[in-house]
Formats: sequence, structure tokens, C-alpha cells
Amino acid sequence: MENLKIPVLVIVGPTASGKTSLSIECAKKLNGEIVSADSMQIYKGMDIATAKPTKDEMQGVVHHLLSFVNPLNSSYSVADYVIDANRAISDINSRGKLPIIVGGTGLYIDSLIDNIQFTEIQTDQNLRKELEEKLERIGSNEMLKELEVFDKEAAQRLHPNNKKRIIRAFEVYILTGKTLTQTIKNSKNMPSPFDAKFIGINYKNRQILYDRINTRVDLMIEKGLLDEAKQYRDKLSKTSAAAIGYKELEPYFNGELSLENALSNLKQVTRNYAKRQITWFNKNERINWIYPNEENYNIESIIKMIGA
RNA sequence: GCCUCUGUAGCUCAGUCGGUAGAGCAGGGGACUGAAAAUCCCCGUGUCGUUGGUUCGAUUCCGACCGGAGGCA
Repeated sequence: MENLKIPVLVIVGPTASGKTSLSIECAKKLNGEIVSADSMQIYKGMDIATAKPTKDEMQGVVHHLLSFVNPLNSSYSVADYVIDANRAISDINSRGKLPIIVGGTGLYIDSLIDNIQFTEIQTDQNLRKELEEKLERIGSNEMLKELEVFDKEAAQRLHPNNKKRIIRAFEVYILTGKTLTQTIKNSKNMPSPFDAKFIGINYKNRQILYDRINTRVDLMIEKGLLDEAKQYRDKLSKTSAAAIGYKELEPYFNGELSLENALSNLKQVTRNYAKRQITWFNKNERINWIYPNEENYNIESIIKMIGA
């Protein structure tokens, strides 16, 4: 049974940690193709802000799930990602190559690797809007009391300020007749189809990561981030608009902030994001951590580490 | 030179009618199932500029000094 599982290499790490170059090296060495696991690099355009690998950087290595969603009118979610990534992996595997999953979106990666079942539930934007209005009207605590009637566990788990999740708990129940708690439980019933080896890149001295982030933002400006941001002003879909890199420049475009201050804010927000990513990956005990500038940071020892 | 304001957490600033102090941001930790680059939770001791004085007791009142900002000739 074990050997029927598809072998995959997973490379994770916070933003600006060096995933791109390491993954391309691995792909070349291990006859692999890359499956991006990045919730923002999926969009067409948006190249500079999301730090997509350039053609040159790819060095001929095939990349999947980059630049294939229209950022102007399409929304995307984990459930979509799991479907798309599974398809890409099957394709790569069927051609005898190693799928290398690379990215910083922890939820996408875990949902894919752990074979989370999303199929039964949908979303309903209108219903969400109604629920949002209701929550504003009656308040979080009242809302949680109502939730407690049908999903006590979720009601106890959710903090009153976490409005998005409270609304989602109602949405799931109204749409499917099943509670969010039950739905989550059910989603974990299928075994993983993958034999996954995890590599995580991190920095023992976090300041070094933060310096890399700051430098990268300055580099983005040189590459034309301002023009890219202007191009997408007020045009992005609900999900693509969440990208870090454009919304932080709005105050500058509106004349409310100097470019310098807007940029230091953008760097700040990116650093905060990196920290959240690290928190997510830290709980994954399957990850073999490697640290740039240290002995084991080379392809040979990485291959040895994962037993490829 | 004189006058006024000001000096409190890494930063911006509250505050203590005299009993050694607290917010936001930063930073750290955590959660996370269809928006996840999103959303949310927890964590605050610091010579209260320095130095004298008054006082049982001063970061708080008074003086001097040293920074900073503004005004006046």
C-alpha cells in the first residue's frame, strides 16, 4: 500500500526566505517539476508584488499553478487549489517526474497533502452579506449564542472578534445542514495519497529574514512596483485584492503619505506576514528545517536528509 | 540673551491632585478547513533627561544643569 503513494517533495518557508532558488536547484537535481503553493502567484500579472520567479530564474524548470487565474474578476480558494494541485501532481507523476510543491501558503499545502475533503460545501456571497449585517446588528455575543444552539463546539472555540469565522460557521450550517465542527471532522477521513518529504527554510536570526524582506521591497520598487500597482487600482477581485504590495501604496497614491512612509509600512506588513507563516509551519512536525548560511544548506545534504 | 512649551517602554504619546506608571504601534508567542499575502487571540519594569532641595516618601512640587521645539530683539 505504501508504495502506491505518490512521492512528492514539499519546500516551505516564510516569504523572502529563498524558496524559489532552492526549489529550482532541487528540480534540476531530482528531475522534478514545480507546483506552486502560493495563494497570490496564481494570478495573471501581479508579477512584481508577488515576487514570481522570472523565466530566467526558472532555468527551464517547468512550473505549475502560476499566473492562471484572472485577478480582475475571479475569486479563488483553498478548495480550488486542492483540485488544481492534485491535477498538476498526477500529470507530473504520470510522466515519471518528481512533483515539488513550493510555497508559503500553509493552509493550501496542508489541505493538499492531508487530503482534506472540501467537496460538499459551497460558499454564498449573498448569504455572507446577510449574516454580516445580522452580526453588526445584534453583536458577536448574541450571534455566538445562536451558534451555540446548533454547534456548541464552534461557539466555544470562536472568539467574539473573529467575525469572519463566526459567519462562516453559520454559512456552512445553513447551506449544508451540517455543522462546521462536523464538517471539519468529516473532511479528515481520507488518507493522504502522497508520500511527502518536507523541507523548511528559516533563519535562526530573524533579523536577517527581516532585512531580506526590506531589501526585496526596495528591489520591487526598482522593478516597477509603482506602475504595476497603479495598473490594478480598484480593479482586483475580492481574493486578489488581499495581496500585499498594492493596497499599502494607496495612501501614497492618494497623497496621504510620503512614498518613504508607505514603503516602510509595506515592509512592516510583509514582516508581519512572514511571522504568521513561521507560526503556521512551526506546528508541522514533518518539516526538516534548514538554515541558509549553515553547513547543511546544500543540495547534497538536503537529498540525504529526505532520503530521496 | 530672555520667555514659553517639552524630555515617561524600541517609536508616538497618556498619566500619576506626591505613595515608583499605561495605551497604540513595533517586537515576541499562538490559533487557523471554501477571503489564508486573509482573519483573530495572548504577552507591557521602564535609571519616568541629569542633579540638588522640600517631604516619612518625588517620575509627579521647587531650583540648577543638559537635550529638543517654538516665540521675542
